[in-house]
Amino acid sequence: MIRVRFAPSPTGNLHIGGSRTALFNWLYARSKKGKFILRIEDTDTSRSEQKYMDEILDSLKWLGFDWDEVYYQSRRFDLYRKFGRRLLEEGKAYEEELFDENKQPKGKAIIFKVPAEKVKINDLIHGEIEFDTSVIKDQVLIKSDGTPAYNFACVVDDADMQITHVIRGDDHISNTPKQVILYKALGLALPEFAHLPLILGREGGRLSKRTGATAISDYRKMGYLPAALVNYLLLLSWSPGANRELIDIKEAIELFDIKDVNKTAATFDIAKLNWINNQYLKNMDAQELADRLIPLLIEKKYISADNFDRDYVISLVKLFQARLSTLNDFADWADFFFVEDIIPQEQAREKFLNQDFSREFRLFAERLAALEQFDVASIEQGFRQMVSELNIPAKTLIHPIRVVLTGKTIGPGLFEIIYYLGKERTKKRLMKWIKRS
RNA sequence: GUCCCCAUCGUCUAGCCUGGUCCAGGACAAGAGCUUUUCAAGCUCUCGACACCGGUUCAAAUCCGGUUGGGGACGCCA
Repeated sequence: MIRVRFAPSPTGNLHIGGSRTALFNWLYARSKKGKFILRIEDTDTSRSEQKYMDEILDSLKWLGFDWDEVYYQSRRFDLYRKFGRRLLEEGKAYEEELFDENKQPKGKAIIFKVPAEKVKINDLIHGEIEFDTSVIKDQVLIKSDGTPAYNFACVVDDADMQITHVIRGDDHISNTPKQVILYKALGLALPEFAHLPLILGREGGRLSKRTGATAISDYRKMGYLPAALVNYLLLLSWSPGANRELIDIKEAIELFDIKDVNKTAATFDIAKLNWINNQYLKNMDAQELADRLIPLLIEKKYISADNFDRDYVISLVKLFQARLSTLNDFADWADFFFVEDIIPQEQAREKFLNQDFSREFRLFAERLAALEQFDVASIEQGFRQMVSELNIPAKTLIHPIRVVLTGKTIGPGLFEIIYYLGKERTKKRLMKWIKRS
């Protein structure tokens, strides 16, 4: 039985890198019908916080990574101390007193005597890696406050939880020899190791706030779909082959194998994430999409929670669906359907409202009012008839009208905009720009 | 500084293990055009890479060595 674990520390939010590690562990477990174990590494009691814990668990759930077992290291201190004492008794470790600034003793730490030897691991992704432990300093096992040090707790837990495959970031490669010698000292069986390449920021180097590494919860707030984010993460250092880009998680479970993960670090590219999110958004059922968008519209006070026309919102969603990169884009781009006071963007005004269209606007308003049927085709027909009578090209009027109605130079087709805005609102917005003579 | 990892278009990657089918394929981005109603949608096209040097071989992106470049780790943080 394959058993893998994801071991976050609640000293910060779940970031892109961590969620990719979680994803590959989860995928491997699901693809091999094994167990995915969550281990909360909350040994640093002063830095661990409940809010981070909640954020991490929420994010994992949101991404769809369900776990089979969960453990908290803070509840297992006795176990680590027991193993620490054992190494002490066997003469493989020693105690060292720690003093505070007044040279008063604070407590005794248990420190491992690192034996000098060559350690070879056979990494599932990197192949053979050899280390010389003579360059490694003696390692703290149990700190003077009684809490375990990272590498020790990690080894004790991985063995105790019968983890078969340790899948973690590349940045842990140098921890591996330290852990291997601990397994040997304790007489425990070694797991397999697989070190995933890191995800780098735009300018190379670690993903940071500056380079775009925000928390998973931030991507959620920005309007990305969990399935799209997972799809994007999947494409970093792994490929489904056959020139596939869009792949759902069920299919990924079938195709994934840890051996196919490549060794090269990948750069996080928000542009491709946007494209993938757009693909998921446009393939979504419009009603379902509308239901996801409605809370955002309520939040912006564009509609009221207890009284809104769902069908109308669905119609508007269909108008924008193919263009959305994120859920939030909708409220930004379709705002003119919900807000009455339209203030054109500066550039739009300069480009398309640089002359007086009073006569044309008034004429068009009259045409609209006179329309027997108010539907997209009739609106367009009325408009085209008018411009042909005025003997001007359609676009010389289409753009100014769009700017007056929406405040923007881009958007869906003008006649659809007018249809969904309705006669009255269209007229009102046109009239605002008609100068009294 | 010491140790470790990595190296195909700007970015993500296919190909590498099992040399020839690769003057290197796809996607994102970018640029151009079409769509004469805009584009942030759609369609078409273009640009663009095997880091470098040497070796092995009839043949190297693929195997080997070195150089350079990038990244990571060296906490009583995890």
